[in-house]
Amino acid sequence: MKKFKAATYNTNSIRARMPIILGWLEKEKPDVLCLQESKVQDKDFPVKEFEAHGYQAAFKGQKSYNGVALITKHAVSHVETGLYKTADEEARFVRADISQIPVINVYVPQGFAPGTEKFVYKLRWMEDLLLHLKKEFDPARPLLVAGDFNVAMESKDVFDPVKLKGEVGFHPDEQAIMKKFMAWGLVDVFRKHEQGGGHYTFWDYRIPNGVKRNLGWRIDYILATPPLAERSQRAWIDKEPRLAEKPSDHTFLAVEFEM
DNA sequence: ATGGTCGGCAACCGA
Repeated sequence: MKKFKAATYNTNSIRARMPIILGWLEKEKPDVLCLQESKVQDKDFPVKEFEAHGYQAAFKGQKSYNGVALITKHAVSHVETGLYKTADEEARFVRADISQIPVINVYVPQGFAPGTEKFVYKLRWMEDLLLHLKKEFDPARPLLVAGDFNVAMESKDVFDPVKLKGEVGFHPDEQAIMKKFMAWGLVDVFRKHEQGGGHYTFWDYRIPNGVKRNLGWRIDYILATPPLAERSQRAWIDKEPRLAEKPSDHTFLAVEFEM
């Protein structure tokens, strides 16, 4: 039996978070790490730093905003960047095969607020991702879809479900699409291992002492099709990187499979 | 006590 460890982390600037990221790679030695909000153009991506730690990268970035990367110690094949394959699309999607497993890393649009164009764009992007999965993949075969979905699915995934109900990130229209992902054949692997609430991956910087008070959201996911999900041994949120000097507003979510 | 977040990147935008 071989282990396969996968993780996801919204960096909120990969350059600002390199010490945290490299430290976590050394600590956990994951097979693949999915990063979002790298906020760096491809020409400035820190390829060499990752290589010095034994990792390669498949990535798609842009200036200032968005940006996704797959970091892995294995060979990569079938790399694809972009959901729409247009030159001007936002850098929110990267896929590669790693150890024979197709891995998709997404940064779903944040959506700003219900009733706005940005919210419509978020819903459309999610629907288009679902269409892509249905067209390109089979839920009867291994597939990993990880990243920042910017949606909390259930009441136990946010600190105040009554107050937040209907707000961006905790809106029925967003949750309905998440349910469609699950209905197609994706399993929320963290939820498979932990049924309790209060386990968050994101804390808004603007809430004073949000981390200390645990006023967070669980909006980052590692989703897997059943043949892969049934092999997961454990899933955990690692809050230790939050103790660093300049933490991201998200933290690491990790899963270990026995292959 | 009369403020209160980050990062990018150069004035605000996005989260």
